[in-house]
Amino acid sequence: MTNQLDSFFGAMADPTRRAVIERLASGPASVSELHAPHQMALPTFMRHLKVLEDTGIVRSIKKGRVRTCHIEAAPLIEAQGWLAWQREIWEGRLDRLDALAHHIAKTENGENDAP
Amino acid sequence: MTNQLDSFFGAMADPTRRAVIERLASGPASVSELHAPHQMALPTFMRHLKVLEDTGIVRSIKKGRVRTCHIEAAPLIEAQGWLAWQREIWEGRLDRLDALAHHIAKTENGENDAP
DNA sequence: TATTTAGTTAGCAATAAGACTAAGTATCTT
DNA sequence: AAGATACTTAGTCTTATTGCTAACTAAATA
Repeated sequence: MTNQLDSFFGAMADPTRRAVIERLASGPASVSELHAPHQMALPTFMRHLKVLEDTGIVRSIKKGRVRTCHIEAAPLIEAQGWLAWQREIWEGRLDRLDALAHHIAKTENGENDAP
Repeated sequence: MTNQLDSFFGAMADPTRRAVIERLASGPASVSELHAPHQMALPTFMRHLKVLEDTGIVRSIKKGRVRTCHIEAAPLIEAQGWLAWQREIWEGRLDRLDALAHHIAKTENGENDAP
């Protein structure tokens, strides 16, 4: 994947990884604690964690044999910003979309999905 | 992919698809118009478009031989909401994270990446 | 010191994702 | 009617993702 947003959205596309984020949002946790609610094998789970770390969404610190993970704010904020930006742009155009819809309704014959 | 957010984030993880959203944010466009700035073959591009449509991010109407696409707001709003929600939760905990950071700094010996 | 605990590494199998070419269909345009 | 235009469909290939098991290391604990 190329940039920050690619890897961020890619990371968030998996339910296991989103669940980890949801858990970490309410405070740091060890790998075992994060793994507990998930049925998959630990190594599989670790790989999800690695995806989150590589993307910079999660940071971790190992003390003794325990690795503690926590959220890093920046990537989520960036993604939220991108979405907000898109929304601003298209909401400024909603009037035009509306006009298009009316135009189509009047000219008839429009299809809504693949024929 | 399981739910709405899975498919939304999955869809947004690709730069071509994000570019399409960025283009459509400023107004509807035909398949050819959307395809023009991208180097890939049309069928490949169409598949990206299909991903966006399947996810409900884009809607299209075919009139004659031209298919016109436009953005559907709901999925972006939902994703933005999820991100905002996570952020609210963890921002309410930033004091704790800060405390953790200080604690770690004091107890030393913490590592920051895979050993 | 022996065992358990917590995480790590390595390697494999199945599926999904992304890109291509080639060929087809339905509309315009001339 | 013939040709160009705007998609569509079908089929193949390569790489990435997601899951597994087995075996390993380092740090507690009994």
